[in-house]
Amino acid sequence: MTAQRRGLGTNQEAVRRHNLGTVLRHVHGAGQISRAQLTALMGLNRSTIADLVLELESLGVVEQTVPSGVRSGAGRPSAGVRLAGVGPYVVAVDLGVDRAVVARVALGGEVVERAAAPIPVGGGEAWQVGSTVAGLIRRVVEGAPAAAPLLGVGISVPGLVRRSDGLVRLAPNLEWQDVSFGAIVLAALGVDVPVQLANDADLGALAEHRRGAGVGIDDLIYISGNVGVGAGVITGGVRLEGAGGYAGEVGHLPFAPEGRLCHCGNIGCWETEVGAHAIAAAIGCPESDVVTLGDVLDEYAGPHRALGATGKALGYGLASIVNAFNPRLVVLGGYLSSLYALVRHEVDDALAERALPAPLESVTLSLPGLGSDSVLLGAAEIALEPLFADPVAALGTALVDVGARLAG
Amino acid sequence: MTAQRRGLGTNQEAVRRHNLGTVLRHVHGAGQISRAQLTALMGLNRSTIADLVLELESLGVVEQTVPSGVRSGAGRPSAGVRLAGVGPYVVAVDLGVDRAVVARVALGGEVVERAAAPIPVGGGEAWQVGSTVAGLIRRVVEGAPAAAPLLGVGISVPGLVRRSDGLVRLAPNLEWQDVSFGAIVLAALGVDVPVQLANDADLGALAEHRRGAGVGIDDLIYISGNVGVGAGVITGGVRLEGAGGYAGEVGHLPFAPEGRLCHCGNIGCWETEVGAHAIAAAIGCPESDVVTLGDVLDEYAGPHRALGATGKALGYGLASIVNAFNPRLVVLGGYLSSLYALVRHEVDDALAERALPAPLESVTLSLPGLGSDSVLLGAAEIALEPLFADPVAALGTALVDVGARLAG
DNA sequence: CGCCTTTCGTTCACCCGCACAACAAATCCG
DNA sequence: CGGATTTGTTGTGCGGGTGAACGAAAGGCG
Repeated sequence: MTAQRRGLGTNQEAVRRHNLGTVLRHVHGAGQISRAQLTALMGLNRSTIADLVLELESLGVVEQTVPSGVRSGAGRPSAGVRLAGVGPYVVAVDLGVDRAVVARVALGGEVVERAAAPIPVGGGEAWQVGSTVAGLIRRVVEGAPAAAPLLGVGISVPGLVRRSDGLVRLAPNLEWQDVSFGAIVLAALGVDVPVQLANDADLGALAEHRRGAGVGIDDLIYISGNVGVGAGVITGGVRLEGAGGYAGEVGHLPFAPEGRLCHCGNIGCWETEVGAHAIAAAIGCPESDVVTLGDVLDEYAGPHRALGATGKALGYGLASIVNAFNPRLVVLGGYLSSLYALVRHEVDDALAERALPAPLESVTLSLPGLGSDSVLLGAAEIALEPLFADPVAALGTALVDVGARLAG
Repeated sequence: MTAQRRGLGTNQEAVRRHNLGTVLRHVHGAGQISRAQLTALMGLNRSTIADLVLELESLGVVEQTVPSGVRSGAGRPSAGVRLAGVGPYVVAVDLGVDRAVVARVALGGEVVERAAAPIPVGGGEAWQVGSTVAGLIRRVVEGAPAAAPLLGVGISVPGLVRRSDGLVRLAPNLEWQDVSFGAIVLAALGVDVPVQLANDADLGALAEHRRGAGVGIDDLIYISGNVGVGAGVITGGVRLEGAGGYAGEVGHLPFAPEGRLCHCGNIGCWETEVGAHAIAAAIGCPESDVVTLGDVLDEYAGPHRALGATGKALGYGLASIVNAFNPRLVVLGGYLSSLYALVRHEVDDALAERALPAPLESVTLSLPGLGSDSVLLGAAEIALEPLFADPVAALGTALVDVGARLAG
């Protein structure tokens, strides 16, 4: 990955950076990998890999293990490389519409500790939410080894996030507009660590691509059903961001010009058919339960007919998305995974009916491979990104002894 | 550009390749550039740039010039680097629905020679078209200096092209399905050169990004109006291809569920509103002139009202595209540029009405900076791509003395 | 059970390619 | 005309990946 900044030349420091980062990326992805595999994957010399691993070991991010018992043919067994026991970690924040989930995530993607708290419906003031989140962060960071460096915080937001500076331009369900949530959380924490913000669907896509149902698939879309509907797009193995970072707003694709009024001001947006409010209305679920629609759907035992039209609408909308982006995989996240389990047939049929044959033949619908943690783990991934871009620099600026610093 | 193949390591040969290619890319883009500018742009040392330029000079692709007369401040004037007089070239083919345009294009993007021929309406047999194209290629190559190497052929196709092998999966207006047009042209030519095929809108986007209205803009969309309607997407400076290469098929986004039947089998696709047939019907233009709708529109003097609804439909569709891809620039190509000139106001208004505020605020609509040559020049660009990825290898395998070889 | 084969780790010499410093050259400016 | 500025040129240095040689650790086979 890491396309070099276009137009720039490459010097040898950049080579070292890139190779160190790539080794680390592989270890992060596989958890445990042999040096022999690394040479094969990266196409570098044995001795080079040895040196790279040695440097990462001296940085305290990986450990070498004696050859694992698992054998594979003849020859001397290769030394293993795995993540260090007390290695760097990040804090991931999944800001939902009704609650915030915060986790300490180790390099490697394991959720070591997690905490959650409700958010007042309608979001509440941003500084209030920021204070809640800061409290959760303190809690999950508390138990971390003092020697372990904190690399940064990744925050998922259910709304439009400007990529240049992480400003939350619009989060309808939190009733936020132009909120600098990263700064708010940092202020509440009282420390200065790198903070990355991004849209929830984008992060769901990233996580499913790196560690979920989309491993090895370079073109995938994650559709997030989370009151509103949005899409995160991975194309060519890279996040599709768009000029401002707002790409993937598929909730307002036109669907039924004679349909319902959407909160965006138009009529018949896709979201008015497959959004949480629409589905709640279809199955007679009270407004107050809309934010937990996934759970409601999981326990739904009403007439199948009530959801048939919704399934069809989902499939039709997916057809547009498949035509426009030509993904190999579409992951249905949030309550859409629950919905898909109920009306799979209608969705598949509607998709097949409206999508063009060529993009249709290579696409698969699937449930998230990471369950309901896709978005949370995606937040961890963006926080880890600087580490892969330049391990030495990222570890150099990382915060150690975080527990003590946050005590105040 | 040239993201390294992900997961791979970088060795020093790759560094040299990348740097040579990047220098060449800059010369290709600017036509004439000083070594001092190259050092600034690429962030490399003066001596390194000098060496790179020297190597490119010895490869015969660039020439160094005495400092140009144009001065800029104090200091010793920097030596210029420009394209070699007898440098490498490519053949670009723009396969339209009614005619094929073929050009010999030099490194630097200049069309040195061009030729065109009509194609029977409905496409005709692929081998027939291939033979026509081969004849045009012979004609434009004839005048090339014998010493100049031919790097390859780039072909634009108005349809879905599979990116893995260049197979034309579907070209509705040529009535082709699963045609291996690259192989057909090569067979008709009787020589073996690298051939690249791609969708016309994708190539329009590429050309406008590299040499047209979108220079310096990393997120843009080119909408091609060419009987059907398609989009080519550049995102993050890279072509959005999708899993199979079919990304950008926006012609069949749903628009009016109660609308007209589309040839794809659905009802009310966007294309049924803004496609050439729909516009022709709206202005009372005979079916036979549909393929030259752009010219018809340029001379259109009928009532403005007849096109108002079409303009609105165009704007609404663009809003969906802006929401989904968040481009900074949308270039309206083909007959859409003529249409836009007539109903700019309706289009702008409709776009502003339906697009979300955040992506809307940074987007601009524009006409092609390359006129009607966008697609043709895009075909040249893909044929040049291997040269930038690895100048030494590309020139090593390039064909010289092509005129003589093609004589038979 | 011993030996061969295979695969991998380790070491060291090598080389490629970029950086850097020093000096010369060319231009602008006061 | 001389200093300041910017660039070209040259030679040296160094980082870092390569490759060969050798030893080590396994499996396989007679």
